[in-house]
Amino acid sequence: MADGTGRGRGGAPGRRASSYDVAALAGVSQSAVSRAFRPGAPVSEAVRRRVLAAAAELGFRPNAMARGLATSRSGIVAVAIGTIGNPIYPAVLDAFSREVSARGRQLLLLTDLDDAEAVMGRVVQYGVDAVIVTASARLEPSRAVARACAKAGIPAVLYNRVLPDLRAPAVVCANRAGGRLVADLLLRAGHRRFAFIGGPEETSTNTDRRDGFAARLAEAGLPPPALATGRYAYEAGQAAMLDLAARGVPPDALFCTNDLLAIGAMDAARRDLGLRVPEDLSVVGFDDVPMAAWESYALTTVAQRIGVMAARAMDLAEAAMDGDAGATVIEVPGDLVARRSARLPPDISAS
Amino acid sequence: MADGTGRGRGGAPGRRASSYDVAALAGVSQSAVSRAFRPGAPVSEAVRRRVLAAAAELGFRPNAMARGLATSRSGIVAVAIGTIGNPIYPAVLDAFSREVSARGRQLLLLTDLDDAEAVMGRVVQYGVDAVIVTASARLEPSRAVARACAKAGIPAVLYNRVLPDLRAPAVVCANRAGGRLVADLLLRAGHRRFAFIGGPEETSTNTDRRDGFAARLAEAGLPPPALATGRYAYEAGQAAMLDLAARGVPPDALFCTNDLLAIGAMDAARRDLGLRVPEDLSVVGFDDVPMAAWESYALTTVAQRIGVMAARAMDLAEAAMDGDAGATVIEVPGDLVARRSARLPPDISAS
DNA sequence: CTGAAAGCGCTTACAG
DNA sequence: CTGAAAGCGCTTACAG
Repeated sequence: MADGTGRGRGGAPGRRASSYDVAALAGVSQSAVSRAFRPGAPVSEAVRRRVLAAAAELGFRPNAMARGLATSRSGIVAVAIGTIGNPIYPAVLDAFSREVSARGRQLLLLTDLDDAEAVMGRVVQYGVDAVIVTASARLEPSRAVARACAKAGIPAVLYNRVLPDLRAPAVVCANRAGGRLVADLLLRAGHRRFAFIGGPEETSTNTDRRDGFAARLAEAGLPPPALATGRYAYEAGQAAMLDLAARGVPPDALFCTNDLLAIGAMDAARRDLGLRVPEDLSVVGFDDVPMAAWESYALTTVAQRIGVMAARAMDLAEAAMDGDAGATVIEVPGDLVARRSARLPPDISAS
Repeated sequence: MADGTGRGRGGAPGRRASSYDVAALAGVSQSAVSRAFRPGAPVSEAVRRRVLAAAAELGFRPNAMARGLATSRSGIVAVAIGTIGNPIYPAVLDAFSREVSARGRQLLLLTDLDDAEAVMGRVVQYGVDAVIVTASARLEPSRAVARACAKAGIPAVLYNRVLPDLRAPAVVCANRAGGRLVADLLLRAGHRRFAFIGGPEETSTNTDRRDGFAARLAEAGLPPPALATGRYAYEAGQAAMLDLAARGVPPDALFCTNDLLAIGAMDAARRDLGLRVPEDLSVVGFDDVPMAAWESYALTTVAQRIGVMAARAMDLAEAAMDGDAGATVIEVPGDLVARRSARLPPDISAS
């Protein structure tokens, strides 16, 4: 007995106008109404004007479900965003929301990726046109979802992930280059004793940032930095910092592969180890989350161009919908943001 | 088989199975297939089993757009979340995502509420079943969207907002009670010189928290606390703190109506005013965002029960879809979280 | 319980 | 350019 009729929406005035109502009012066929709403369709300007006027009068909006049923294009893009511990997530989601809207589509949010089967059920049932896969704490759920999309023939675009075995299009921050930028900055500031705190080993954000960093150090004749790994989390940063300190010769410069780790490390360095930042230890992160700008941290970091990245990801998604997918990987450069958490070379001043 | 491809049978790229395909394979009518997928529908167990087996074999999933067209229920709930400056937003979205999924629905994300007309266009076109309206920096966009929903006959539920003129159902944190909790804590810790930093004047989260705080002070025979207002933002907290300091007798306890303000105020107090927290100044916030637990702040605050609130909001939304909406307002209590940013009464210890 | 059939509101060949 | 009509894949009275 629960529902069923779907009638009446709690006392709404009359039912919604359909294209037939508009046709009647405009004195044309229903097909003409349909055409008037498709740009470039064969309709005379006169008819289109009459239709649009009638539609406005009736408050008509084409029913997206009917259209979707007829065209098998839903106009819906799903954004699969695994764990949301990282505070860069609101900005990413906001960028995608903006970008999806701008392209006349809707954003379906998918947040629990652990059960790829369940995720795909929703994606398939709703006829989602494309899936953006991003920001999971672990890589495996992203991989499972991307693989399932490929199997089901649904375009998937990876955001800040790379899965070489999957041949999926992707947009990533230039993570290696970003790691180089950091190493370069610290070297030029005179540092020589480097430490490093990474996130999840299997993610390319982590490994690429680390490798870029290490590569630049190698060029300066320095050994790969001391390692300590964790998750991408504040607490992991704290723990790794304490771990580092327990290992002997203290570093005077620390690169963390994301801001959350860096902030945790800074707090541990100051509070538990009594170190001054940057006098005793320079700290640099990656992402430029809003908290990096807070006075307590004033964290030097590499900002991602999130808006650009989201736009590129949607470009790839639309290309994939049109069939010309490929496995294009687009790299968007990151921007060094110099703040007070790191000693800076003489030619750069903190913002 | 259950491989998440939604296709089954070897995965040859072909069109998706429809209920007719399932019917053919199971040797029943298409209506029988439809019934087998509706719980409580009149089908024999034998038929249902055959249908489900055939469906599994074909990887069949009912087409949600076709169902929506037939029932005029889309199964989609829109979450309208205005500005996302507040770091409580990921947790709120995550809670809604979880809750919406658990009820077999999909979450459509709406983030730019400034153009209520455009928002409604999307909501109406996609036949959204209900809209959750929340977390806008300003109140006006929320109001406009809620009002437009009422006009269009689409159930809307307010989350942490109250719009008395609209008669809309709402779920809110017990903000007044929360403000009282804070005042009580600070009074019992021996404080007598209170200050206050608020957010946007027009929001009930801000005014209710303030009023509850002031009411408890009044009971203790203390005047309403010194005021200073801002937006809900880190920078506003900083500015307000400096403003307060410039006004003469310095307070020894500060309540901010959200954590972001409190964190900004703490940073300004320590860095610009040279105050120690909590020795010179106790600071308390509201929300318990993840950063409140960071060592640099260890912010005493009032935690919102976000999961419960989201569940209640969805209860109201479903009630509204079934017609028995009303203007129920559900209050969910907040929980005091005692940390080190405030001097505590002897019977409470920091967590 | 079961099936044949109408209908939800569009799009799009197909003939004018 | 324009209209009549089939079809997208479901749900749900309506008769067995």
